Amino acid sequence: MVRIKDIAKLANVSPATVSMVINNRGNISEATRKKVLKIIEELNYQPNNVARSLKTNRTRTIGVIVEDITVFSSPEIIHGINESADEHGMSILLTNLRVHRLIGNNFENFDRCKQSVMNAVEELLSRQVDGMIYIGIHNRDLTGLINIPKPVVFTYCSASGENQYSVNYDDELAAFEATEYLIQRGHEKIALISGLIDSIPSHDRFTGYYRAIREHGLPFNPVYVKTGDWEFESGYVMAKELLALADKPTAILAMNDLMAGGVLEACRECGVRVPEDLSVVGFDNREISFYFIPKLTTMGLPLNELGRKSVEILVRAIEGEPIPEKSVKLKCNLVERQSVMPVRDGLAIQ
Amino acid sequence: MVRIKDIAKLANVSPATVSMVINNRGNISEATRKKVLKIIEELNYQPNNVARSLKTNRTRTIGVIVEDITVFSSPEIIHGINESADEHGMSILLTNLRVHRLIGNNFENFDRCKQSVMNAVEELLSRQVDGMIYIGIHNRDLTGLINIPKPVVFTYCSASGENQYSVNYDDELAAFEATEYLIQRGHEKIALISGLIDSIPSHDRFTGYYRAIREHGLPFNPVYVKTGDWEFESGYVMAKELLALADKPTAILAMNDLMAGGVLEACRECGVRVPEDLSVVGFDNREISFYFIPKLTTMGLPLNELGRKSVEILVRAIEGEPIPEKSVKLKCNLVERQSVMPVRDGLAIQ
DNA sequence: CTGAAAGCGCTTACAG
DNA sequence: CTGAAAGCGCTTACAG
Repeated sequence: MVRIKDIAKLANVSPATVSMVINNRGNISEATRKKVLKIIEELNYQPNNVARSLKTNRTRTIGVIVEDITVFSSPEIIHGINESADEHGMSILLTNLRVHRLIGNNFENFDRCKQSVMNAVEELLSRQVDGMIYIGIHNRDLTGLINIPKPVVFTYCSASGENQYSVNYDDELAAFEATEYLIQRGHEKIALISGLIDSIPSHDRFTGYYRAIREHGLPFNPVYVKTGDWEFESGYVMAKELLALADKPTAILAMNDLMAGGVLEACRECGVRVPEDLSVVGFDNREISFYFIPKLTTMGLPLNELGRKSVEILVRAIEGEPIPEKSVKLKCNLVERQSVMPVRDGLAIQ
Repeated sequence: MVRIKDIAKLANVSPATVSMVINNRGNISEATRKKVLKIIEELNYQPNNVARSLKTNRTRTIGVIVEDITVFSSPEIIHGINESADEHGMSILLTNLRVHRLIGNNFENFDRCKQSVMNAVEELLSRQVDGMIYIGIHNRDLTGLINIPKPVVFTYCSASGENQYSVNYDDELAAFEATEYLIQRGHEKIALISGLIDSIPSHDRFTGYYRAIREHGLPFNPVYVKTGDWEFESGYVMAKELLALADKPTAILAMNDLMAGGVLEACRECGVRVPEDLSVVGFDNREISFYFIPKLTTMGLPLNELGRKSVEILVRAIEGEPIPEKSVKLKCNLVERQSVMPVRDGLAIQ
């Protein structure tokens, strides 16, 4: 490996001078700068970042802790983090907790994972990362989980604390817009299949749904609200119940794509055509929604943006710049496909 | 931050001694070892790995370059890498090339990405990684792409060169076993929907299919072999052609799950029941195959193992240990679900 | 069994 | 505009 010392010797200058031209600091005459650059080029010299880090006390690396990289949302968020980190000259030290593999969706058992979190944090700290990003797989409050003197931003989950930030998407607004989208197409009987009721997203999405209904002067019918558990099967079961109603809904909004898939399956079995007889809207825009038949219209999550925003905030925090909001919510965007049709003359599903 | 020097002072020993107890080296009396450990515990001291790396010339970090983290195979491979790296006390520096986003499946355009590869490699090198793992998104030969004095292993792609290794799954064996699985259930008219014909996997899988047919004394019927392009739509089109044949196949093996999904859709349209009238087997076991109706029987890829094996080999290479094979192929495992049925009395699909 | 010293490859005041 | 020197936090022969 060629060192700064070698370059200095060949260029007949001191190591300090070489360091300065590399970092564009100090006043260096154009002549020596060129001379040094030429040698660097010739020897294909690359500064040793480990040594640099030791001296500057900055590693330009972000520790990323992801609860489970195999969950659908994680890769796209990491994608965004990587993009933005690149642009900021930062690298990513990745740790995967495998939470989903360990406890599935039973977050009451999350305590079991806390030791892994601690280990990951310690390891990252001993590697002197400048800050951390924690990627959840379910939006919940993680305040107190991580306690370190460096900035950390939580995404797809949240936490409040000194030098801690959260970036998420706006669940309520998303559900509001999805519902409004249906209303604008003439639907008045809109059913909702919720996720597990104790979760923040379920709660916020219900609020958005309810607000859209009321703001448009529609009656709220509790019979149209069903609670599932985020899985395909529960969408199927709830849809069956909904389709058995005397006064059937003309549209169903499911709180995730999996349950929407279950709705589609129930319709197929009952001879209900989607979207002619019933419109269906999902949530998440995961890959699978594209392959459902019909292709599912669904609320897309700003995953890439979640990642990008997280590093933007983190970098500001690292630089010690002021950060306006401790918690930011990004907007979702509806992906229109083939599972929604305007209701005509009240004709849908009679 | 507390340093080794602080511990030494408090324990009334030299920094060298502290270093030795931390690293379990040299001969330290039980008494001083305990004394030092106690202080370390009390101050919650964490060694600075940056300093350590500078001195030892080992960072215990693996540079991972992934062509595209949003492609289905990548997260699970990274999952495996992370697991095994953890076990070896290594960390992962992750770089995402976003190749799929940039060029899709048109690998003739890969030249455009080479600059990103170079940048990633340089960055990783300047961060002094001990070795690298390159995760492809399509099995092809990448010899010459990376040229560095450190070991690198290629997975889901391959390359040969000094200190370079490849780990993949065995395409031919997988196709052989999938075909044999069908034959063992009485199928004799087995169609194959291939991926793009210029790809290594297509070629190897065809070979496996052909070998199974012949080894079981069945006639090879070229009419049963169709070429798709890996996409859903092509599976649909090819299945339609196959179903229009006078002498229809009783089973279709598709070279990936997407095309198998297309087959399922074609069957639905034509009133062909799966698996009663036609058995279908996919390839990849991506998440989506679980949600197809019927749930797809498919050849599962050993993605996690690909990742694990990659770091095992890399670690050996880093340690300078001998590595038996430059290229290793792992076995795939069939995931049995609901799209295959034994053929009875030649009754299938008449 | 333990300590003093040198050094890993950089950067950064400081002096000139 | 440039160089000599100190030091970041460790580890590792070497001496005792």
